[in-house]
Amino acid sequence: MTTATLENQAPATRRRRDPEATKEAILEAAEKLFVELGPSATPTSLVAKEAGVTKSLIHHHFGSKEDLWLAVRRRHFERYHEAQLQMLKSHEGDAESLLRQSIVAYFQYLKEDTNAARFMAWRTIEDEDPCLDLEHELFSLGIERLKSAQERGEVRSDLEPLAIIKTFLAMGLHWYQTKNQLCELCQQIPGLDPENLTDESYLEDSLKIFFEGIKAR
Amino acid sequence: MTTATLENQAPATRRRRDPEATKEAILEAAEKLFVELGPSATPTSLVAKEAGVTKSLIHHHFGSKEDLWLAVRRRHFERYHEAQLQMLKSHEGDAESLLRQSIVAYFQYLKEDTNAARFMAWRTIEDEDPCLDLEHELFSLGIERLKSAQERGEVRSDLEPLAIIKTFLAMGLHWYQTKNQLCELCQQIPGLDPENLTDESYLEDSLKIFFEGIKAR
DNA sequence: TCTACTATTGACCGGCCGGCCAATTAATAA
DNA sequence: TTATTAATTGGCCGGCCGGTCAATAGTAGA
Repeated sequence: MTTATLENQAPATRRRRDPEATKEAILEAAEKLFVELGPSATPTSLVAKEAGVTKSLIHHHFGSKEDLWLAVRRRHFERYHEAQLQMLKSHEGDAESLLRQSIVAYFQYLKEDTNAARFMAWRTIEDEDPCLDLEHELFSLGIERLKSAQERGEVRSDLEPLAIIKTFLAMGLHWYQTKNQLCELCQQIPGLDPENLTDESYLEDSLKIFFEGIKAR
Repeated sequence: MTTATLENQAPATRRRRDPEATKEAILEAAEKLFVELGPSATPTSLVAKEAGVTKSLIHHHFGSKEDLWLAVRRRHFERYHEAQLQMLKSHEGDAESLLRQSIVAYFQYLKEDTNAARFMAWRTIEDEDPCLDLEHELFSLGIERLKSAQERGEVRSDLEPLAIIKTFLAMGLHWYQTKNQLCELCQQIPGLDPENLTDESYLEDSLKIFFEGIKAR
């Protein structure tokens, strides 16, 4: 009971000053709300409330709302970037195995992080993108890998490597971006069997098309 | 000079009352601004200004800002829907020919209508979607066509027809949604050759992957 | 011509929103 | 302890934004 009381007192003094934790809390709250409602439909006051902090603190730590939004996007993409990079660098084996692993990882990222697909949609809408350098690094590595795979005859060589990468990114992203609409669509008219539309079955079909499409002949 | 004066007087009386034309002007202005800036970042006053109309008229004709946004989306998708539908219904020939034509038409729609790709991005973000019924009609028709193509052995039958459609939609959409970022990326680091990244070359590669991937064996 | 209707306008309002500022309080170094 | 710095707060402001309302003016039908 005493501890509970102490915890309840806390909001008065809040947690003892911890600027890093505060920034994190703000970023976390902002990511959730911005991605869900859209940045310009999300008042900073709401972000502050969600983070358990005063609005002034946001401006103190991040400057402006726009800067906060940039920081949010950067942070989100950094997580994704690090995971993919690690895999790309550490992987050994043939091209198909690496590609398959990348795709599955990408699908999983989109599936597990509920913000991910929407986040990517916001990236395509906002004109300033603080993630370009990170993305470039991933692309470069992927292209490099694909090129050597083409030279080894493991992948069709009449395809631009970038087009290959874009294709599989597109498959995963589009699925998770339109899944909800698809569900409503199925409910609306029972012509489609929702059971055939699981993430897994779609992933499976995508892989079939993709690998058959890029296979060397 | 007299006529010019007459025209210049016009703004006082504006064009003689023409509610339909007014609605159109508002929709046009709203589409441009909403898609570009985002609905919640676009004040109705700006839409009114762009349309050469008073803000009150917007509310008079469309009720609320939200309703206007719905009308805008509906109208935009109706254009696309009609074109695709006509093609789907009128086409005769084998499955590959129809699919190829659909894809090329889709790419062209995305290329010519500068709003199209962004518009689709907004569709994935907004939770209410006034286009579902139209989209469903297209899907149904496409699925029907694909199923019979599978039965005739023109298309791999171990693929869900919907997955096939989603795949080619994804390819086109993703390209035009990320093109700009890609351009900046190329400029940033000259590792990529921008000449290999034209719409046409990407379309070509997409078609290669796609048709090889869905080909019956 | 008169009347009823509605497109169109301009003025206005309450509320919210982003940002600022002065004051307070905790950490830190001297 | 004291002084300095920085995190944190509450209050405030100017401005904008969505929406309303009463008034005006074309328009179509009786």
